[in-house]
Amino acid sequence: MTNNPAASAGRSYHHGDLRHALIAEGLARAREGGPDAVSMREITRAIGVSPNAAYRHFADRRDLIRAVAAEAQRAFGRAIHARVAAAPQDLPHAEASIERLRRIGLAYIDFARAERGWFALAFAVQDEQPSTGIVTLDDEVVPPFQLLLDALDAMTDAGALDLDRRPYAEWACWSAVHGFADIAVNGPLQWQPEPVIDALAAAVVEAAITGIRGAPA
Amino acid sequence: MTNNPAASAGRSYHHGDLRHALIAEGLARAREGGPDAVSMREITRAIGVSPNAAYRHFADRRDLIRAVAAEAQRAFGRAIHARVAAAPQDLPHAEASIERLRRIGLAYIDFARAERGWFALAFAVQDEQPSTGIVTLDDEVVPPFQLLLDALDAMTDAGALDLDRRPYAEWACWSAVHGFADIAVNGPLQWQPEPVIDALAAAVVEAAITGIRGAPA
DNA sequence: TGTACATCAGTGAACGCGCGTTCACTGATGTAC
DNA sequence: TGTACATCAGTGAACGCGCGTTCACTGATGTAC
Repeated sequence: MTNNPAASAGRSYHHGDLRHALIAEGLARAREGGPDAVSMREITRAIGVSPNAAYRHFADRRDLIRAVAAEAQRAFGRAIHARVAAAPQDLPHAEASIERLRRIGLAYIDFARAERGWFALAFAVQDEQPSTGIVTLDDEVVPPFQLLLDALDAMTDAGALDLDRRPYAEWACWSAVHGFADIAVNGPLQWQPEPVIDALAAAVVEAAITGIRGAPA
Repeated sequence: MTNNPAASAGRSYHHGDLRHALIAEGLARAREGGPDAVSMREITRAIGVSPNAAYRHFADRRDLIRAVAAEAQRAFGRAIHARVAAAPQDLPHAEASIERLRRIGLAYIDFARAERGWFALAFAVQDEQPSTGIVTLDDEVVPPFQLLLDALDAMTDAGALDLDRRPYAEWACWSAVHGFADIAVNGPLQWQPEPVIDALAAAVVEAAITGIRGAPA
């Protein structure tokens, strides 16, 4: 993470790339402990810099957390995107669009399970009140959510989702996978063996798909 | 809350009913601030007792929180139960069983919205690892979840849910309403006007019902 | 090419806070005789 | 009915912790002439 020339040129008074180092260390802490683990003192201590040095680069803790969360959200988006991109290419249009939705759902759940801390951080920070004007549902859309919207639109285009069932479908889908993720990570399912959770996840995603389409898959 | 004779007999050295007072004050704090707001010092300060007095009645903070959470869960269960009990009596069997499920879902979401702190506490504390033996999915079932299980069983009995679709249905239902609750309370929907959230909640619950039954309602 | 100097990015020490928890204690209660 | 005394349920003070943030500072950097 410290691939900056000044930094690799040995320990100097000036760190050289402290801003990025702070975010990287914050990401490492958040990965294990979620938002609460992102603390100014812990992070600066880990980097080997005085606590107040961070204030050269971030206004306050909240500011640093936002930057770290943005990075976690990016990782989240990449994980989902990769799973979608790995879908088989030879499916008929309608099937393919459904398969992409399925993959988004499963990838959402699996990311939450594999990266509990980042998942918590990504969700915790997305919801800061937009500072300007009236809020519409489409404001400030976070990458994973945008993938979902696109997938649903593709389904209607491919004839896999009736136009009159399209409204609100994103909320039904997101609710199902997000709720399952929370239950699997922080709720009673966390003590269950992985394969059990896998099976339940698959069932929940199928039910969500059926729920928005209005007929069994 | 201090209906104990010794307590109402005026301020004495002995409080008289400190255990219940601590839980009641904890409930009041948690209602606004969730689990984090349940602090030994804040609660004892509010009651007007020294901080360590609480240790006469609870082993530590965790112990007190558990007691408060149990109370919050009870309130949660009552809210859902009341909504189910208020269902119209004149529906045909199958319709009635579906209506009960619908009411459980909507009540779950509305409780989360109306009592954010209690909802967070109830969910946060339910998931302590059961200390004894092997865990099965039906261990230590929390009241609201039991209501859900019963409603689904009633649906299969009434012919509103095929037997082969019954397995896992509880997880699909719970995931959908829990996820929506989290999104509505802590996620981007928290900035939306109430009626918008109401409409989305209704749509999400219908989709969940359709999802488990496998056909449009 | 060499030097003066403004700017930048760090340091070290401290402030004030609130927390959970433990210690040795004391005032109130109620029971046995 | 009265008194001794064990038990119970509080008190007051303190420990040690970690946190976010601010202050006045200094060493390093790079630019202008």
